[in-house]
Amino acid sequence: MSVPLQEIYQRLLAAFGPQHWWPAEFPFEVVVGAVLVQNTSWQNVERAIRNLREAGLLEPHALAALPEDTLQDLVRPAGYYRVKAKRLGSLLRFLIERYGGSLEAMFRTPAAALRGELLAVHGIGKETADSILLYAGGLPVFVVDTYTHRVLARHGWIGFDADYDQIQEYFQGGLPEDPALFNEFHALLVRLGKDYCHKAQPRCANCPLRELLPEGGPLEAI
DNA sequence: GCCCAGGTGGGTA
DNA sequence: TACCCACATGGG
Repeated sequence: MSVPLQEIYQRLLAAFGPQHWWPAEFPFEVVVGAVLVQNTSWQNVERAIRNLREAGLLEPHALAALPEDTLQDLVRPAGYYRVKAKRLGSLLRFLIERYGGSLEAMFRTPAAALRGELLAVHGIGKETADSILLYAGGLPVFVVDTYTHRVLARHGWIGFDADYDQIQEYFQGGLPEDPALFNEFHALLVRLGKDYCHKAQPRCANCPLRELLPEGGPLEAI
């Protein structure tokens, strides 16, 4: 079954309206949030971001100059705080050493090359790199997350074993190359996931995509 | 108490 | 490549 992308998008937008992502004031906050949100609820990330903002540390050089244990304490509410302090550190070192701490300079690098550079940073995987490219840089890169995978798989539009690159290709190959569209679409899929596509308990009865469900309801839960 | 959340990297076969 | 595991806080 081919993925009815336009249908999905229209239904989600009609059901939920614009999601106004990314929930951040400026690009550097997106970059920090992209690391902190790894396998973590956004609510916990907000506490960590608030700590950094109130300490006046939402700026690359200031954050990079912080002792690691201090950074750990500030990001603790986001969970995995030792891991994430280290990952923020490696990303900040990359940003400062390669681009003088300027995101503007960083985003002058062509998207494909920049993606490769980000993926080479320890702790930056595909979703984090793509979130930075799309939501901080405004580049036309589709972000794939667990909700995206789950929603598509439960409807039979992809196999449960589909990987990141395959799913990303479904979207990038089937939609106009429009950052605003990629932004909204991904945000809507996350909204759908939170409200209706929980891991253990699919609540498909009132899901905005219920008319697109395969015969017999959602497929095996993942 | 249990399960879950807007992942990633390391280890082993 | 394909699994398995550690990492951790806060909400339901």
